[in-house]
Amino acid sequence: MPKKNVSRYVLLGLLDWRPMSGYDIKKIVEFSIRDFWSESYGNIYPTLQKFLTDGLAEKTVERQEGKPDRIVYHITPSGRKELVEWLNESYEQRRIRDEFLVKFLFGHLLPVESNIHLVETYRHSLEERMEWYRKSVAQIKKQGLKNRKDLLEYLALLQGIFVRESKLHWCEEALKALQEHQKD
Amino acid sequence: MPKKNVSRYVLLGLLDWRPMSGYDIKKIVEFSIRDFWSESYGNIYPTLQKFLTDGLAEKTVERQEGKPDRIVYHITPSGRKELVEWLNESYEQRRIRDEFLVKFLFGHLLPVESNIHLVETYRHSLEERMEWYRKSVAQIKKQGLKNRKDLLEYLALLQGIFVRESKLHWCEEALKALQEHQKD
DNA sequence: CGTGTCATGTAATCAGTTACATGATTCA
DNA sequence: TGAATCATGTAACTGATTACATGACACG
Repeated sequence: MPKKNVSRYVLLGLLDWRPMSGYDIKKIVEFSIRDFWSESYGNIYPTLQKFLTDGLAEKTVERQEGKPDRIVYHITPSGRKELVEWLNESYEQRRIRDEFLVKFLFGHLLPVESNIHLVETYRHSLEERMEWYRKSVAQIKKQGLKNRKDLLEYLALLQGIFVRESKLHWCEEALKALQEHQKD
Repeated sequence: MPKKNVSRYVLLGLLDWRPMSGYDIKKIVEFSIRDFWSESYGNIYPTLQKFLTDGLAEKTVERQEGKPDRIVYHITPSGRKELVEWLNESYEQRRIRDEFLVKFLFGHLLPVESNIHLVETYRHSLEERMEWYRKSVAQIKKQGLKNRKDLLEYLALLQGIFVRESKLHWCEEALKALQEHQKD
């Protein structure tokens, strides 16, 4: 059976990219991978501390002028080993919870106008996020794909774009159908 | 701030469709809405019991021959009222966690062949699920969309199809790119 | 002078899964 | 005779968020 506590491996994976602080990790989760992963400070900081006692990471303290100290975590060989072991395991899709689709699905209890409004708000947030994707792709095209890590990062981004485009397409279809229903 | 414990409202929404047992609910979650919601017995049964004490649902016991009794829950007006209140609230996308994309993203630590295998397995599970979607759509086309509830259910299904199609398309692109990388 | 950013941390709490128990019937 | 389906339930656990605390600096 596959291991739980996937958070650990996400943090190890990010530390494998480059040494980071908990704050850095939070930023990456919020901006880059937020369409497929979420993580709170209350989970990040204790997990990083646990890496130290488990020997999966080491820390260095970076003093900064006018800013608080940064505690930067570096992955160790045994941290990388544990990450690779997890990557080789099979996985299960758990904890899938899309609040939008639930609200949409039970929307017959509200007036059609509310359903339409819900979809329009959803479409708006998808479009906003697409803007970020476009910028990221432009930046990657400038830098080029130097190695497999870059390629995988780019492809993960590409899935985000594909999925968002299909959801935007769905919004159009759904709005058409709901407006049609409104007329009758 | 939006309410947590969305499970409650999913169960209320399902009971609004028709009276159901905990077992029925689990089946619907496993087969119909599993692409955007998951729920365990350990959460379903206590939640249903709480509905009774909160007056959001009432139960009837159905005796069956050769099978255990079924405890069927019926939503009450105040249950429907609480559901509508929740539907009118704004929502936040929380707890987004796609284990596949994490394994894919950090795959540079494994040989390219492993990355390709991961995507192929993923593609296979997507295709399997598409089969279920095709059957469901065929059934709906036979029955027709009688009301808005049916329409919303159909549209929710449609998003599942759109998203899965875009992910399948992505698989092709990803496999192409990885095979290209393999050659170099 | 208030808000936002940088930066780390913990205690309390909750949400939700897992593992277990029970037990009859049906099917291969 | 063993597995699968039907059906309900609970206790133990854990995973993860929320809310709080601290404090300096930059910006308008």
